[in-house]
Amino acid sequence: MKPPFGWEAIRAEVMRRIRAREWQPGQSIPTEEQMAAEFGCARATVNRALRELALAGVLERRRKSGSRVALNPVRKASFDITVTRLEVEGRGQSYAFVLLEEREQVPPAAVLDRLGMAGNQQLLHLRTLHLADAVPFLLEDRWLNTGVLPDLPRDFRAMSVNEWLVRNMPFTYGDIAFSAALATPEEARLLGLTEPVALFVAERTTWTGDAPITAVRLAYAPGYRVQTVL
Amino acid sequence: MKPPFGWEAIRAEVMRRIRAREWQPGQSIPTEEQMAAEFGCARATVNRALRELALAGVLERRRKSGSRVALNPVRKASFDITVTRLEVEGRGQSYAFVLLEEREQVPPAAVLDRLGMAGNQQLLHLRTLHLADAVPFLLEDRWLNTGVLPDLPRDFRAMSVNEWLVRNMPFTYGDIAFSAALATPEEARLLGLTEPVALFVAERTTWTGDAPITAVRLAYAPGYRVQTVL
DNA sequence: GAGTGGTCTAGACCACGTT
DNA sequence: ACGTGGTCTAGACCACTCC
Repeated sequence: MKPPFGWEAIRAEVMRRIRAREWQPGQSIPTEEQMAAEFGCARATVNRALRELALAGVLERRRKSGSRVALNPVRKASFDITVTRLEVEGRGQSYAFVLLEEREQVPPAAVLDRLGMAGNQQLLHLRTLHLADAVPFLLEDRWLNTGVLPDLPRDFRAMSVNEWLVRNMPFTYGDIAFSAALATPEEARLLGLTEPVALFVAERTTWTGDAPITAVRLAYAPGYRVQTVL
Repeated sequence: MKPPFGWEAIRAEVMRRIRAREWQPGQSIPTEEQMAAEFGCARATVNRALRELALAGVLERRRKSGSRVALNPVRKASFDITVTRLEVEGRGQSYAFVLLEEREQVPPAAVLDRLGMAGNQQLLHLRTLHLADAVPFLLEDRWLNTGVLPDLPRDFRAMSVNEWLVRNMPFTYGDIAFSAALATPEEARLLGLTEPVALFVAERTTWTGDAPITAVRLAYAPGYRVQTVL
């Protein structure tokens, strides 16, 4: 027989009580044992439910003190990051890309700094325009640390750098930042826009754990939004 | 004796094998039972480790077929959303805000649409300028469905709307979207900037589950970034 | 020292999806 | 039908933290 209170049901019930203000922000809630007794299930089941709520920022839990409803809730917004081709195709649009530039270069100091590298090193500089239904969608400006990459393809016209990396250097460490910036005259031209125009910008930097791999700046055409539920 | 392979150690070991390409994208990995035997632990411990990796988008798991390394990884980027005061103070800056406008108004159709409300309803329109170290930081434009809110404070000069809501309507459902926009002349003036200027914009809409509560647009002064590790 | 959450175990049954 | 992950149980020990 299916237990009437699985961990998801318990999580939902706890959320209900919090939203109904039966348990108010800052207030203690019963211990796992008490709730297990109330719901007629094992403590591990209650633990699973409360652990997920703590992870979501709804509860604060400490040994000995017990669990409280968060007083200053820190909600977590989670966004999916995937390769550009799938993002475009996921909207039902056709995907294409154009390699604008590919050359060895000494990057600006800001890029070296983001990668934590010393000066005067040459990196592979790739600039790519991504298209959705043949309309400019995203301008990619990437620096690649070729020293740590095995078997680089002869050129990146067949498969985008983006996809080559996720296939060949999977699950690297990294960080990502979102911001807004005015398009430079060249960016506006490449995206087919007239200035002034505001671009949504995502910057990613990735490492293998010891060596830096790549720093990339993605400038999205106007209208782009990243969205999620809370 | 502490088990040499707790679930975190197993998660780390699986990640190591994936990054070392011992287990390549698209490839099957052993079943939970096999790994439990290999690591000398209970299946539940392996399950915990693999479940977290599936949640992070690293593994794809299906009953009967088993677990595979994701071929087209969808990494999850998670950002913390908190009240503006804590965000500013968390940077070591002093926080203040100015209530610019507070009046009952019929909102534009776009706002009613986001809230899923029918036309011609009056909502409370609040515009607030948030300051960090006395410098304009964020321009907030909010519409509040006063009909569902109990005990509204007399005015929002003492406590920001933001904080009043998290205390009194905790853990509502909602969505959030990030985008970029050119500042309007008025926005530029209020933020003390000269046009043209690109603003980072966050839009949130929240419900109690049945009734809409608020729709808010947050326009951040240049330099603002949301950042996280992957 | 004592109370609470964090984790692990060994076993069980079920849900799902492939065959 | 069968194999695999998803969940639950009852119990145990430990880690942390407050007293």
